[in-house]
Amino acid sequence: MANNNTTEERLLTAFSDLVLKYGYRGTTTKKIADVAGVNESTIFRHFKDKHGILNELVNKYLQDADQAANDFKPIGDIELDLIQGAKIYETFTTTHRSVFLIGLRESYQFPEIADAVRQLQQRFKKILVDKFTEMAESGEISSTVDIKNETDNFVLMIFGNVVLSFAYTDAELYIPSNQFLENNVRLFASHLK
Amino acid sequence: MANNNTTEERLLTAFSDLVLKYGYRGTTTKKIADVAGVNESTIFRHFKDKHGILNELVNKYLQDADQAANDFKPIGDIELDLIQGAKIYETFTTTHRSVFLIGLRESYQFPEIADAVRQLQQRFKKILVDKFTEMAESGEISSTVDIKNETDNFVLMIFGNVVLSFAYTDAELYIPSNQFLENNVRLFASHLK
Amino acid sequence: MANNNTTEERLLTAFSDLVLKYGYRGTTTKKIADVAGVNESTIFRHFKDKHGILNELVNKYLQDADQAANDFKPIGDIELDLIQGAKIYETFTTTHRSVFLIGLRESYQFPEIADAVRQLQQRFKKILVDKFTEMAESGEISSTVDIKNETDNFVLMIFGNVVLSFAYTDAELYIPSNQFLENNVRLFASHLK
Amino acid sequence: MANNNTTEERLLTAFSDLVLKYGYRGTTTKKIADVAGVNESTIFRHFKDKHGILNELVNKYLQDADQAANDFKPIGDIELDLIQGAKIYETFTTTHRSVFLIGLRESYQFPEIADAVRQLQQRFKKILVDKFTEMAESGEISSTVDIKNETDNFVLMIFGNVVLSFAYTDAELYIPSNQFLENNVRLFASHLK
DNA sequence: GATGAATGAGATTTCATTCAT
DNA sequence: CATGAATGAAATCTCATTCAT
Repeated sequence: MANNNTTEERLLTAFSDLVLKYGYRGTTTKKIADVAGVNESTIFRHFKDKHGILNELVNKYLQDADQAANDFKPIGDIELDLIQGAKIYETFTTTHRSVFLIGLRESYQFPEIADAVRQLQQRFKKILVDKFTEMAESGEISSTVDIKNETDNFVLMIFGNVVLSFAYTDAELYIPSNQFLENNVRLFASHLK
Repeated sequence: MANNNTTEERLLTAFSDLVLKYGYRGTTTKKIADVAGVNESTIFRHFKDKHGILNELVNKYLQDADQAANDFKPIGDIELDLIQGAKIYETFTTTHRSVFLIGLRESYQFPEIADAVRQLQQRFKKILVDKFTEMAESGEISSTVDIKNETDNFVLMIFGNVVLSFAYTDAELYIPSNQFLENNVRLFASHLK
Repeated sequence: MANNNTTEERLLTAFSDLVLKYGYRGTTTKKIADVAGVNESTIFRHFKDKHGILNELVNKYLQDADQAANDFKPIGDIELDLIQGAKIYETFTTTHRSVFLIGLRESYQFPEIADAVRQLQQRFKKILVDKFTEMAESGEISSTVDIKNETDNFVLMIFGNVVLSFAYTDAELYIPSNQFLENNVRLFASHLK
Repeated sequence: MANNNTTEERLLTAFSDLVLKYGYRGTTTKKIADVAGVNESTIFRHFKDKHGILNELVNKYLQDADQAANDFKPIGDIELDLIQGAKIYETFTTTHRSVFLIGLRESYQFPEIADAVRQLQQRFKKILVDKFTEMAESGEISSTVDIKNETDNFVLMIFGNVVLSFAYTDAELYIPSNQFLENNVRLFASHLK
C-alpha cells in the first residue's frame, strides 16, 4: 500500500530497493512483501518464483539498454561527448541498480545476468571507440590519441564511481554525479583535446 | 584433506574462495567444510561462529594494510610511481579479495568491514595526493596539474579494474594486470608529466 | 491434528505437557511439533522462537494469578478458609504446571519466571497472614497462635505436595487432592482453632 | 586444578555443582571439564559416559541413605526427635543435592533415580510412623494424635523447605536451616505433645 | 486477485563421544 | 593417564513455496 501503483510495480520496486541493501539472497520474500505492503504469497501470483522478479527486471534492463544506446548522440566535441556519455551511463545504471549489482556480485549464480551487464560495458566501449576513431580520422581529435586505451580508462573510471555510489551512500568516497561530470570527466577529457 | 596446511588455514582458504563465488550468505558452513575436507562441526571448534571466520580474515587484512602502506616508496617519477602504487593496490586487494568484496557488497550487514575497505581507499588517495603535492612544489611535476581530481580519477580507474577482475574471470572486460600497468596506467600517467 | 483446537492452543498444550516430562531443554521443537501434529517450522510462525512459547504461558500465568488472588474469599472459619486457600493454590499451580516447574527448576536460566513463581508464594503467604491477623484481632482465632510461622508451615506443606504431584504421578508419595484437603489440611487447621 | 583432590573427585564435584544451576541437560561435558580443570575427553576415561557420572553419585547416595537411616536415634521426646529427623533429612539432601534434584526434575528420563529419591521419602516416613506408633502405645504421645497424617504433613513441610532452598538461594522464601528447625519444626511438634 | 496457514528443505550451531598421540 | 583434534547426530531457526479459501 506504499503508493497507488499496481501490485506488480510495487513488488518490483520493493525488490529493487532491497537488493541494494541486502543482496539477492538477503532480499527475502517476506521483506519484499512487507515493503510492497502485500501478503507474501501474493508474490507467487505475479511471478513464477523469486527468480521471476529478477527476470522481469532484466527484461526491462535489456529494453532500456537499447534505448540508452540510441540516446547517445555525440556532437564532435570530446569534452561534451564524454560528459554526455557518462551521464547516460550513470542514469542507466542507477535506474537499473538492482540488475547491475546482481550481475556484478552474483555473477556465478546468475550467469545470464552477469552476461547482460558485461555486454553493457562492451557496447558502451564500442560506441565510444567507433565514434572517436571516426573523429580521429576527420581530424577532430588528435591522431596521437591512444583511442582504445583511453576509452578503457574512461570506462573504468566511470564504472568505478558508479560502483562506489552503490556501495557507500556517503559522499566521502564516491563523487556525486554533478561534481563528477563537471570536474573529473571534464578533466579526463581535457587530456584528449 | 585438500592439502597439507593446517585445518584452520584450509578453512580460511575455503571460506575466501567460496565468498568470491557465492557471497557471504551463499557461503554455507556445509560448503566450507566440504571444500576444506573437514566435518561441518569442526568449523565451530576453530571459530566462534561463521562470522568469526570473517573476523579472522579482517584482522589479517588490517595488518597487511599497514604493511602495504609502508611498502609504497615513490621515487619521484610519476609514471613509475603510479605503476608501483597500482601494483601494490592490486596485490593487496587480490590477496584480500574476500574481505574487499564483502566490504563492498554487504556493507549494510557488516558496517565495520565496509569501513575497513573504505579506509583503504581513503588512505591510498591521501598517500598519493600528499606525494604529488610535494612533487608539484619541488617542480617534479607541472604545477598546472589538478592533483586532487587526477588522483580521484586514477583511484577510480584502478578500483574499477580490480572490481571487474573479481566479477569476471575472463579477460574480455577487465584488463589483466601486466597489460593494465603497462598500457593503461602508463598512459594515464603520461598526461601528468 | 491431535484435537480440534487452534494450532496455537495445540502448540501451547504440547509444550506444557512435554515440559513436565522432559524439562525446558528436553522439550525439543521437534517433539512439540510432533505432539501438536504440525510441522516443526509452524512453531516459528506462531511464536518468535522457542522462548516465545514460554513467554505466552507466563503471560497467562500472570493474568490468572491476579484472578486467583481475587477468588480467595475467607469466611472466618479457619478450617474452611485453609481448605479454600489450598484448593485455589492447587488449581492454579496445576493449571500452570509448566511455568511453575520451569520457574522452580531452571531459575538460573529464566530469572524472570523464577521471580514470577517466587512472587506467587509471597503473595499467597501475605494474603493468609493478613487475614489471620485480622481474625486474631477479632477473636475468631486464638491470640496464642503464632500466625507467621504457622502460615510458613502451611504454605511449605501444600507447596511440597504440589511439587511431589508433578514429579510423581503415582499416588504412593504425593497425596491426591481430595484426600489431601480432607485429611491433611483439615488436620493442620484443627491445631489453630 | 581447582584443588588437590583426585581427578575423579573433581569431576564429581563439578558435575554436582553444575546440575544445581543448569539441570542435567544444561550441564554439558564441556562445562564439567572446565570447572574440574581437565580436558573434556578426560571425563570419558573416568566414566563410561555422561550418565556414568550420575550413576556414581547415585551409588554414593544409596550408601549414604542407609547410613542416615541408622543415624536417626529418637529419644522419645517428640520435639527433639522431629528436630533431629529434620536435621538429618536436610543434611542428607543437601549433601546429595544433585541426585535429589535430578530424581525430582527429570523423573521421566531417569526412572531409577526417581525411584531412589522416592524411596528416601517413603523410608523416612516409615521410620517416623513406626517410632510414633510405638510412642503412642507407650503413652509418650497422646493417643489422639493422627500419626499417619501428621507425619505426612511434617514430611511435606520439610521437603517443601528443602526444595525451595535449592531453587532460590535468597532467604526471602525458603527458611534457613537454623531458624527453620528452631521455629517451624518446633512449632509443628508442639501441637503433637 | 489476494490472503493466511502450513510446509519441507536446508542453514547455523551445540554437544556427547571417539581416536590418535 | 591425559590431551587436542575431529566427528555425527540432533537442536533451533530461516526461507521459498504451496494450497485452501
